[in-house]
Amino acid sequence: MPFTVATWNINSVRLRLPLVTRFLAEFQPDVLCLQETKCPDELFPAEAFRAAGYGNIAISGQKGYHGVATLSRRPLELVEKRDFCAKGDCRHLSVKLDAGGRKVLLHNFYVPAGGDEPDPAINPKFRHKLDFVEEMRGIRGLHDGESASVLVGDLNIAPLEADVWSHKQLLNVVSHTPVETEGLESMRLGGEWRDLMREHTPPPERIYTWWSYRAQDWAASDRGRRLDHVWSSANIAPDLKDITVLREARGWERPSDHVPVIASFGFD
DNA sequence: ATGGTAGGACGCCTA
Repeated sequence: MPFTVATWNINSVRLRLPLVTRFLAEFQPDVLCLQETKCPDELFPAEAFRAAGYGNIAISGQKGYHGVATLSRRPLELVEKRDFCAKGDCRHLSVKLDAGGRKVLLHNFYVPAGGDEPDPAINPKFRHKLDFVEEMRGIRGLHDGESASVLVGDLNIAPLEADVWSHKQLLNVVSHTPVETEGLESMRLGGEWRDLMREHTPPPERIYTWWSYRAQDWAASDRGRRLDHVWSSANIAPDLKDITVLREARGWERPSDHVPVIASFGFD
């Protein structure tokens, strides 16, 4: 029985509710992890998702900024909403669910973007981003015989050269600076996480999940970055059957600047 | 080399 997990930075769940319900109807993932919901919990459009078949919902939202939500067709159990850097930001939640006989601990992350100036000494937002990734080291790809871990979300870092349109031109641009890319890769390897998008599509093939709103023609210039990620513990990585980056969603009406990534697992 | 757009809330901060 297949198990599919999607992740999508939606940039306002209320404004883009029609896009989310369209996505759920067309692709029917078992679970969808949203980031940047920008919605307090009491205003979250849970009823619309329940009507679409996604009645199992965990949310961590706040007014105006950030916010994550995990929607599921299968029952889920909230494990934790962790307050990284003790700022009170809603940037993480984890749930446990049954994925066709396997137990999965699923983390949903929204890592700080980090501002424009890539110097932690003068830019507190960049300092916060580096501190956040450092604290993420506490989240490991735990697994045993019957349970596995999956980590998805907008990590706001494009770690590999093939994750950006121009490695050279972005080396000093926040999201692709060496201190960030090395920090994220070190955290991933230290936590024994596997980068499933890159196991499915190795470099040098380019993968982008985000294109700036500021481009005149995002598709023609195609100056994208891979900011959204799907990681897993080692014991479920061999069960990955497919990963799809839904590039077409960037061209939908009033789109998010990020597109969904859908991972499919099969347990034989 | 620079500035370009979008969302939330209605100033201007964040991305």
